[in-house]
Amino acid sequence: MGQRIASTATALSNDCAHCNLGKLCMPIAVSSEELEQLNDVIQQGRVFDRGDHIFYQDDAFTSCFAVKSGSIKTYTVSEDGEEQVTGFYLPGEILALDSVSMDRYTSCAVALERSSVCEIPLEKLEQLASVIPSLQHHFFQLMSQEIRGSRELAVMLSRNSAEERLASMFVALSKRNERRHLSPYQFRLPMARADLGNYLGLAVETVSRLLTRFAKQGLMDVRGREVTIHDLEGLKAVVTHQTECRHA
Amino acid sequence: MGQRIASTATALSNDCAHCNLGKLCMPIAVSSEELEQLNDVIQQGRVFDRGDHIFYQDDAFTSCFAVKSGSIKTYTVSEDGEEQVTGFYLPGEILALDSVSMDRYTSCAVALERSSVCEIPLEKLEQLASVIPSLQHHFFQLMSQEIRGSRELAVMLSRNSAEERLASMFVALSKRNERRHLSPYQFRLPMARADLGNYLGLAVETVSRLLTRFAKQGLMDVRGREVTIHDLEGLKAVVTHQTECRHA
DNA sequence: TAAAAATATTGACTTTCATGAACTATCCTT
DNA sequence: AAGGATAGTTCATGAAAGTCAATATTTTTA
Repeated sequence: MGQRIASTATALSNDCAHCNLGKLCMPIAVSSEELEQLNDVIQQGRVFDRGDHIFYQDDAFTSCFAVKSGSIKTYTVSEDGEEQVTGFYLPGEILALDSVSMDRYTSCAVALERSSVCEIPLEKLEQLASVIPSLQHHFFQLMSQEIRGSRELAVMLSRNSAEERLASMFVALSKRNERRHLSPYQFRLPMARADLGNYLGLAVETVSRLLTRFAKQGLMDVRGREVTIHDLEGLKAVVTHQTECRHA
Repeated sequence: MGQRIASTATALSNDCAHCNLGKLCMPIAVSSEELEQLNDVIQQGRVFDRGDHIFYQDDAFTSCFAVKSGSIKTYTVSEDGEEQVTGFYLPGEILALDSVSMDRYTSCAVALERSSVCEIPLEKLEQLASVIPSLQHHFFQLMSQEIRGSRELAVMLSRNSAEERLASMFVALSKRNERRHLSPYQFRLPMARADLGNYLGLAVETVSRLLTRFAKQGLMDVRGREVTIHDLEGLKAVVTHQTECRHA
């Protein structure tokens, strides 16, 4: 495990126009000529096996990456060797936007399962973006969404109890699955409990305990990696309710 | 307190070229012609008194804002009326980058003291950015930095103890003052203890107790709003050390 | 400048969750 | 299919930080 070199594209659809993600990552209205230019810039669907790294922290930054299939985990390693999980990326989501202003990647990215990933060389993208205003606009939007997302995460982590954090994580995963037109009630958990805990600032034991509690409450079930959400509204209530209860 | 309309520009320097911030917010190498275009887009230095709002959550989004002088706090209000502080902005820093992909502002912004703020209408900026590649590049950089910043904040808030969070906040404030060529050891705290606590996910009482502890340890002093940092290296050590101690 | 209001500090008590240890289940490998 | 390795769960305990309550200080207003 841990190869950096991946097999070359086996992509059935090897351009953005025919991508099965249907513009989830590049939902821009561009002419076919512009789309051709975009395809010229974006390297389609390199495949990574579980444990393969897309990039390492401190590698020279050149490109962002769009996840086409599978799932990717990003993490940093501190001086003392501690791993800190910084994000999970599902199909249609874009990696390394936080490294755009750096000359090196600020985190490692590793495939959690066999995954396919499109490469977006930033220099070329910037060139193209100044010619196609809608592409520039789209990238501003993407980055702004990313800012909002991590800001919300920060608030969530600073304010919420372990229970609320975990519930919120599953609500988010459910939403992201729905966005991909998959079931928001049943899906495979791409990451280990330890990764979840690390990401949410919780001990693995706490994650376990809470999953058991959620099951007893009839909210959701995780058997191994198979997630079943029985009561999505109930889960959402866990996320927000606590705050109200404090004042009730 | 709480006027939205601010007095008109009293700016001594009413263009970016002569701004006393010296390209802290727009550090781009542009020709004088381009600079003229930029000045055409950016509304210089509207003044807001303490308590005045620059914008409110759910107002129609039109512009980002660069802080020229003073200090701004952003916060959200939840359904149950709870206030959540989401950021503090000092001169040279840019507000509302997280709202770029929305049609409404995602937070309120209020002046913590008499402050001057430049307005950057996003639509015009995007138009200009597609003509001036270095401006586009600069905005990508700015937004990427913002992503990295809030991601780091999220990790900090999820991993670190109360003590580490507060120390880290003061180290950050010190750095931001240094960036502005002010003393990193002595400055005025722009926000109340309650705001600090709210932002860091701590009770006000905890903030107080820790400030007392830091003073006893000879690390720093806060008398009212006047901050004196006696041992910056010591403060930095507080931020990182705990992690090592856990494993030592 | 004094009174009132808003902020900040300190202390006692309680809750939450991390820690460490022990145990169980699941996944790979041969 | 057996065995080891990895991953997940459960339990007892203690430290960290929140809450409530009282007091002190600073700032604002009249």
